[in-house]
Amino acid sequence: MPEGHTLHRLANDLNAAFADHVVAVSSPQGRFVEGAALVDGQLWHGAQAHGKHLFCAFAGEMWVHIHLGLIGSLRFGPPGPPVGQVRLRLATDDVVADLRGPQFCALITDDERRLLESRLGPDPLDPAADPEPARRRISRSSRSIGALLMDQTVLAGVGNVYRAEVLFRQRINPETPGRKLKPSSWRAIWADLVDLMPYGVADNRIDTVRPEHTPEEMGRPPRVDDHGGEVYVYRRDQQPCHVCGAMIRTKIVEGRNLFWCGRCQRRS
DNA sequence: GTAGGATGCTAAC
DNA sequence: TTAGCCTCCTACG
Repeated sequence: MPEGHTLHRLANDLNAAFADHVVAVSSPQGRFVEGAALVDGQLWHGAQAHGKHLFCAFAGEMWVHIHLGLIGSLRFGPPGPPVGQVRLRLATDDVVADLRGPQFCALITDDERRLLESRLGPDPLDPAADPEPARRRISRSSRSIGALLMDQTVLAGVGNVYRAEVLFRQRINPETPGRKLKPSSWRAIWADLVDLMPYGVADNRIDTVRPEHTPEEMGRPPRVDDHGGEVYVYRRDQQPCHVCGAMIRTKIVEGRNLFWCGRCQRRS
């Protein structure tokens, strides 16, 4: 689940559920007991996301910093005994939010939060984000654009699905070195992410095959596939490209499976 | 029922 | 480079 859109969605959902409520904070699993005790029983101060990082505010400029990692989840449900290893529970009389299997969950100061965020690249889901630092990093790098898009210090929030899909949508060869990427290609990648990722927040899933996009822009409309028609290339290796029919290819880039169409994606 | 992989990233080799 | 988080889902028998 967790690319940037998931964390922004969770921040929204937490704020909707807990605004104007006193929130009980606990760690049923036992691995966040001290931190939980320090922020237990306060009026909700708000949550915010930057890339894949989630920050929940508490009194005294303290924050609970959550990163889901690959297998973490934060789910809402009715009050009741915790199921499984619940690292963190936020609760009112009406609703609980249970955090399981996170990469980390820690109490941090405001200085620590600012330092952490200063190391993240611009987030396409942040309306105030300035893409210029990302452009500069990419334009000076010999690493491939397929690798650079996964680097959270370059761009925050893009994960393996958005990486593959935005490169397909813009017909860009993932192996293009950053410094050989055309300025127009970078502008197109950023604009497309700004356009696309809010749908992920609203729908709580990644749909890159949008009815809003015309065939002229995106190529021939795709046939619906096993994923319900939401993606062009992600996890579609050995299946025909929705646009040209060539077999989708895969290889490991930055430790993760990258999927692309070798025929459609020839731009640099 | 069981195994294996994954929308991520860190720390310890 | 590899184990780890210890969840969730799918494929397979």
